[in-house]
Amino acid sequence: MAGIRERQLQKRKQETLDVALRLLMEHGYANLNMDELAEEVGISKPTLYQYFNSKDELVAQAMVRVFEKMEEHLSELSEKSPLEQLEHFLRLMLKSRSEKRNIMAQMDVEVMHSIVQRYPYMTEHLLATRLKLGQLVMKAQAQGEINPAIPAWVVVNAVFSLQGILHNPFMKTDPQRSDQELAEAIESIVHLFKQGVCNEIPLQTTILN
Amino acid sequence: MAGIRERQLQKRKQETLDVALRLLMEHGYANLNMDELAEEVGISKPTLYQYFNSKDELVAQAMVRVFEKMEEHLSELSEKSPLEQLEHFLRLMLKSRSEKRNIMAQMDVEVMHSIVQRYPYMTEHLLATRLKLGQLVMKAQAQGEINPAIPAWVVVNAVFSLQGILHNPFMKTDPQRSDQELAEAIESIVHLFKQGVCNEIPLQTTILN
Amino acid sequence: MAGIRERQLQKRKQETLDVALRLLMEHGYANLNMDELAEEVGISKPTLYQYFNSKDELVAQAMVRVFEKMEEHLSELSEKSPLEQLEHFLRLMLKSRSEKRNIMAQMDVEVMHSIVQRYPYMTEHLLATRLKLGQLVMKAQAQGEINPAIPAWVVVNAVFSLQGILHNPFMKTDPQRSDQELAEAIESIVHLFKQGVCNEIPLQTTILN
Amino acid sequence: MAGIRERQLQKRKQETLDVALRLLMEHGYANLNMDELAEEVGISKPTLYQYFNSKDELVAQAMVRVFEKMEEHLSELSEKSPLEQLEHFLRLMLKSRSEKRNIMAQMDVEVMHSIVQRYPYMTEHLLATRLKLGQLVMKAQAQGEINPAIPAWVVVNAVFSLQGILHNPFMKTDPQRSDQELAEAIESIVHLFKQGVCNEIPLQTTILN
DNA sequence: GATGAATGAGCGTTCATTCAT
DNA sequence: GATGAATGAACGCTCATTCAT
Repeated sequence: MAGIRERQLQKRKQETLDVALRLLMEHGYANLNMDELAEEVGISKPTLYQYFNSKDELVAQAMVRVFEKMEEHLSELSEKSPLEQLEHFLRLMLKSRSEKRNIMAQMDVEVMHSIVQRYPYMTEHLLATRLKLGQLVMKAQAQGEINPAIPAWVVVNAVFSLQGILHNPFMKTDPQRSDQELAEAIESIVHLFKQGVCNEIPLQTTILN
Repeated sequence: MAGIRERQLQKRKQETLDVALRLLMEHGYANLNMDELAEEVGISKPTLYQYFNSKDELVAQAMVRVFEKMEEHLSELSEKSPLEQLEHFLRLMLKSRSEKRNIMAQMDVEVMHSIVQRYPYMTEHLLATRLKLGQLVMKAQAQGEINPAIPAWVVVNAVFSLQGILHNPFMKTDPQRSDQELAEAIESIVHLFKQGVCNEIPLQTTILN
Repeated sequence: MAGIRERQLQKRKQETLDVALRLLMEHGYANLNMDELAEEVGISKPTLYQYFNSKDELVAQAMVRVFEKMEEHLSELSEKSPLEQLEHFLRLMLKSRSEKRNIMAQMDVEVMHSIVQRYPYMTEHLLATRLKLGQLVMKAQAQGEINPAIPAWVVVNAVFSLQGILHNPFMKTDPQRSDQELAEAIESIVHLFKQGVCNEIPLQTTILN
Repeated sequence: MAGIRERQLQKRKQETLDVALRLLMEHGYANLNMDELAEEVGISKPTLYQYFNSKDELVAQAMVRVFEKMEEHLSELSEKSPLEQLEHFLRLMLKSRSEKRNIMAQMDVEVMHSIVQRYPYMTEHLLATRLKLGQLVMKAQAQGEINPAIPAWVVVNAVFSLQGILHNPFMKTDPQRSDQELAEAIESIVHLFKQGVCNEIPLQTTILN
């Protein structure tokens, strides 16, 4: 069997995706160019195009990989309570973001949209992940962990958007945050999320008492 | 004064910036091209370059415009309490976002950084706005409206990042939200923010009671 | 009579030509741009185009002015011997070159050619100047001042080309020459010219003796 | 070795440089455009940019090529006397000029300067060639072949500038010179050079005798 | 008569993608 | 199967020239 070859190929492909993800994080979609990628991986451009039919497909597969990882993480947490799972998930994303290991932020909305439209299997993964998170949210709402007045999709998106706090476009000029500061920030964000979505607390009253 | 000509010019320039902002939102920085912009505004490319010395300067001015609007909004609220001001500001940003009138989210981190570096007056506006918000946050913390344990910059960035909830890269595939839904979402987000940053509420206890 | 207006116009035109000549010397034809010229002269571009129908016509007229000056210089010398006149002319050109007051060198051969073709009155001046110099050369040859074996046109061109010694494209990297050095160089070049074109001297023999 | 591919590439690159040199001569730097060049060579523009990183680098390499040829020529003559070497060199340059195979004259001083500054290896070649010629001149002066009163750099530049006699900007209108005429002109120029720089001959006296 | 404002045409450069070996 | 070499299509930008006031 040519299984050994096949496996090597898969390994190369995987490695390529990993490098692509790194470059996407470092420079964003627009600045990811196929020449640089091929060179960085150590293969030629035609080979790259044998692995992936186009830049967008490559990016789509890279994203799929990210979604897969997310789903893996979600599965590993299944014994906890829904809110705990969401918290844990958020914490994971924040950590990978603080270590610059997260593309999401870099992805241009329009680019993502156009890619999603053209690569249906990506949509599947995307929707699957959103669905799982959405179900978690609704379970949490049913159990009284999360305020049922908040639309589930808002909570799901909040999980993704809150990452932006760590590196938003307006921060680069700031002094670099120390690891210590980042760790504290992560805790604050997680706290903010939990307290923000938790079951109705009569805000004014609570504070004034 | 023959300011009629001058005024028309300023109007055209303004219109150009507006269209540029729209295109930036719709296609992102990388896909904003000067030909398209010129055509869309109804002027020729050289004219565009008479108005703005380069694409980056154009974008910088567009961003400055956004910051100016933000600062205006902030000034108009000065009689309210710090937290109320922040809430109002967040609400404004969410509204303009829900009407697709906000670039921020679309801006690639790298691109922003490079532009900010080259157009110092943009940095000024950026820092000024952040400073104002930061001071508001700290005042709110001093007055017990906001949890002083959360770093001020985290709260400031939260104000910007929470907008992402309305249009994040993973939502485009969803069915379009109705105006009704969006309005509700905005309220949820504002609530989430306020409750999330408010002074320490022993979370678990509150929920369990 | 509107003569006063007319005179002012001519003065403005003249001034424009002078500035154009300066810019031509400083940046060459390709880098002479009409915006810069207009601004430097202190008039608007449309006005510039009222004075001169096109960039090339402007350059043509500037060149004509140069030729006129040359011819003036030549006329002023008419009482001297032919060779003395040539020497004096060469010296003048070298001086204006050493003071960066000479376009000739900067003019691209092709550009000149295309301009010459389109503006016949320039050809006239060009040919007139060349003719005068050619006649001088031939007179000098008839009088035994210049070696009659050298084609007259070679001598004429030599007068122009020898200027290049002072600023040729390969010299910019050199240390700047002091005024003293330049003055010496000019004398050397004049000497080189005179000795080079003078009546046959059996070279080898002369040296060896 | 599969050097056949490699060799074809080098040939193409070489051909490109050759065509570039021709176009530089025919139209000058400013009018050398990459589209035309690519088409003339029979390759696409991106290919051109794979060969050379920029227009300026291309021109720099073309110039370097010319300097290399000059240096080769100089090396081949090492057994002759210094003045003979200079003469031979001048003759070679005149010949290649009369066959339109020489850029030098066309190069705008400003353009050259900017290119030289940016491509240090070009400066090296330029200085090396000038140095060699300068040393030849000084040797000739030491041996009494060349007038030691003339600064060496003036003689070196004369070698370059005298070429201009064959095609100076004011000649294009002339009737084309026949090959015969050109050959004679070359001899005259060489003679002019030798006699011009040779050891002091009391000019007036010699002529009058 | 003078000008602020506008433009057609072109140039240098880049990038995702494919051909030929 | 892997690659060096090639390319179509854009894009940011500039400049001589003209329109409208």
